[in-house]
Amino acid sequence: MPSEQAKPIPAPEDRGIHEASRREKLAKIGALGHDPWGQRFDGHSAIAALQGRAGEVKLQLADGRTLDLPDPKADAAFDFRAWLAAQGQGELVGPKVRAAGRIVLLRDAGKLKFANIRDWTGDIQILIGKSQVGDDNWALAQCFDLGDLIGVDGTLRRTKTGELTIFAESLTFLSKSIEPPPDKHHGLSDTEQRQRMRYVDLAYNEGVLERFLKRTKIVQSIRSTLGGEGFVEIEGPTLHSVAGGAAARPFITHHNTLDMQLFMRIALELHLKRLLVGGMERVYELGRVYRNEGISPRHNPEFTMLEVYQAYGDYGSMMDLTEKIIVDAIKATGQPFRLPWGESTIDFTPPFTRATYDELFFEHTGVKADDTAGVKALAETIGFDTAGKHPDVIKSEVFEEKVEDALIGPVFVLDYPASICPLTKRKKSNPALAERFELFVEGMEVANAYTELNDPDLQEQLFRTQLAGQNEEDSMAKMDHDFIRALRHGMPPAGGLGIGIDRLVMLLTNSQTIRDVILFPLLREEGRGARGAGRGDDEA
RNA sequence: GAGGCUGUAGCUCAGUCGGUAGAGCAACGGACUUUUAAUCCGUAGGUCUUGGGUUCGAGUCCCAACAGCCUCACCA
Repeated sequence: MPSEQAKPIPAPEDRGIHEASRREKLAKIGALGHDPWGQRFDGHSAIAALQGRAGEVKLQLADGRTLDLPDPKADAAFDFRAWLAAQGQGELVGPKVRAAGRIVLLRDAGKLKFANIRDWTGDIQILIGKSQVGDDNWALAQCFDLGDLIGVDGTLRRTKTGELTIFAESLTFLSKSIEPPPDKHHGLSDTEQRQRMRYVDLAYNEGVLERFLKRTKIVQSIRSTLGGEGFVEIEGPTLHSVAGGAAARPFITHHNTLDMQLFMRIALELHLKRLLVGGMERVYELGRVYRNEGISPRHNPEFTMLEVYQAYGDYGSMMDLTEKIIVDAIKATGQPFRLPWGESTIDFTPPFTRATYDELFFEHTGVKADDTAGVKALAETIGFDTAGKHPDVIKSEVFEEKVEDALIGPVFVLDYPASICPLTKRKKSNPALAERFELFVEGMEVANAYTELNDPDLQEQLFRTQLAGQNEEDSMAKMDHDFIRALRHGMPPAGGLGIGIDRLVMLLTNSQTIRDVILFPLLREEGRGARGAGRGDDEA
């Protein structure tokens, strides 16, 4: 099947004036005896660390005294130049430093060149003076373009305007960028390009790298919280012979040697529960699941899921754990509990609100949840078809329509109608209710937890009922007989929890679309347009 | 899968009523040893996503395709 991974790179003669000029400089760097693709470069400091050393920059006066500098950034009106002049004869001194990074701004000022370089901790200005760095370094600096990676050795000082600057003494070329960077102020704005060329988005768009590093911190924090609570992380199979544990359509794949149809996993649940049977009393997996469903600002076909199971616990244990996971994650990112969300704010200050399904139903609809006729009437007012539906199903549809969007939260919704949660244990005190909670924030379901069903006969029966209700297309979700066999060996009563990691990261990074927290979200193939080769051949 | 919006220089964007393509940044040449979205002078850069159609004439109007975004559905 013909397919293109990306727009083909044009022939060298067609690549335009920008690349041509960069290639000329590339050649010149080589001619000057430097490696345009660089070598190992040790001993450089993170740029943020250099900014932290600003206090080491001093004014050395002619009379031998050394003065600390005021912070020129503390007051916008402060005139560093005038302050320097007022101190009399002297020169600025500072530590020897080495830094490496990408050139993001470049300015010529006669026999001086200013560049701002960026690493993954921050930006810093460097000053290259012809007479200060010598002819060889100066010739090399003439080959710099925006986007190039360079190393600098020099002293950390301030310019006359007070800007913390590395005064270069020698330069090391680390790598050429053949492509021109996007607009130096606006970066890339086209959503499609930002996602396809995430490397450009990360390198040049403000806050993007920071956001993804924050995601990493959140995930690390979750592992650390769970480890601290005595949970062990495992790695279950991602290729399943039966796609179970959730109601979703799987991706289908195939093993050649075994000649066997396989499904990409849609959930982590069934294997984690097998491990409960095996004696792993506190166990979790944090990993990718795949669902062959539509794409939206809150859905990507592959996403990251956390599932946690605790032997001898119940949904209450999971609720406390959920809150701790989130609170710890916010702390780990160094943020306050009140987080910005678009134009508004989400307050994650613990404890989170806990309310029952029925209470919230009444609060947001004005109809008592046990008023079956009233709920049905309300559903019909909304325009739902209620004919032949179980009262709890009608109630659930109304809840999703009227209540969920109003749950700004964070709020734990407890005790769902049992008939819409067949795989959950019922409350001892009220069998009409299931021991289940979901955590909602900004109308978005972030976590879902149950007191898990461990009766193998009941589980099998419910599987069969569930499968009987599915149409032909979904019937590929077959009974997982081995899972039933596992339960027959005795699974401890347990609490189980699932958290959508991408959605949690969205909330903690003020990202309104899931694609902003997934490095490489799924996109259609590039270059399949009308001019694309092969279009039409593979349509049939 | 359905509907709506969008696609113009490497990037960010203008483009009026249908009349022959514009700016800023980036690039190239020049000036400048403390600039900072540097500034100043000059030069070059276009298959207006693609393919049809209407028209004397289409970036602009119509149809289709492709891609992205939004809403809805499936789903978490």
